[in-house]
Amino acid sequence: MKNSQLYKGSLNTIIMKLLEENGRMYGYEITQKVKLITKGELNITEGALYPALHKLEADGLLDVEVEKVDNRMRKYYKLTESGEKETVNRLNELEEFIKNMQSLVSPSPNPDLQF
Amino acid sequence: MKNSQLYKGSLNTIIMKLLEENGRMYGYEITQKVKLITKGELNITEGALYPALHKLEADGLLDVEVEKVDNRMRKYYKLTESGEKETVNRLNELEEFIKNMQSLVSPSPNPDLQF
DNA sequence: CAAATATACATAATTTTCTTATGCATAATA
DNA sequence: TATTATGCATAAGAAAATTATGTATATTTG
Repeated sequence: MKNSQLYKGSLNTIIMKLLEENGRMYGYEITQKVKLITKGELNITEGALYPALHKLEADGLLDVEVEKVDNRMRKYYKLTESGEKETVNRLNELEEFIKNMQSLVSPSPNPDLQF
Repeated sequence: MKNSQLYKGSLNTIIMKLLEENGRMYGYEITQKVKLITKGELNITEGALYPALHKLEADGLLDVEVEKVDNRMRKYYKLTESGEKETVNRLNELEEFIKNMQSLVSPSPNPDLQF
């Protein structure tokens, strides 16, 4: 979804967090929201997004409702109960991940270097 | 390298940062260092590490020196000049990535919810 | 008014990255 | 002496993304 590979693996967490926050969203809306929040830095591609949404739905984490708005189809997704619980886990994992990455890149001074 | 897929895509950055910091390291040493820094949370598998090191070397970002210590082989890696430059880029990308993820998961309060 | 852009979904082929499993070899520990 | 630790390596497969298409309607722009 981006030239920097760092975002690999974070798409599901992003989707679930946005749905937790906004109640229900449709695919295109998610891409635009992410673009907005990241100031254009993260552009989720359709090839990544739609398969991800389908998988989350297949896994029972999302429910879908199809609606026609302005003569165009929209598939609104929202978290299931199971999805809400899982979102909590994913966000905790993300927090741990960020902490770990920060430990790795901004390490506390190395005792080995003291003499 | 971990059950949480969030780490996908971050291995190269981790390797390069550790090498920037420590001058030179060998593969096994990297796995142990990461385990230590992340308090056991992140265990880099050999199946991920060694191919990654080989690719970084092939891309001209790392140099390798083979040594025998205690009758066991060690392959010490260090950043090339090009690798040092690239490390700066990767670390900037990581910083941006973390900021973006934090924006996504700890958003400023949603005006829509105010009434 | 025609062409381009935006909105909205979908999937198939390929690539990248990682997991899992395996293999070889030496040293240290239980 | 068997297991664990140290140290490297690769192959098969899975997971997640990129890239490239495809369909369709609405809106904007030249």
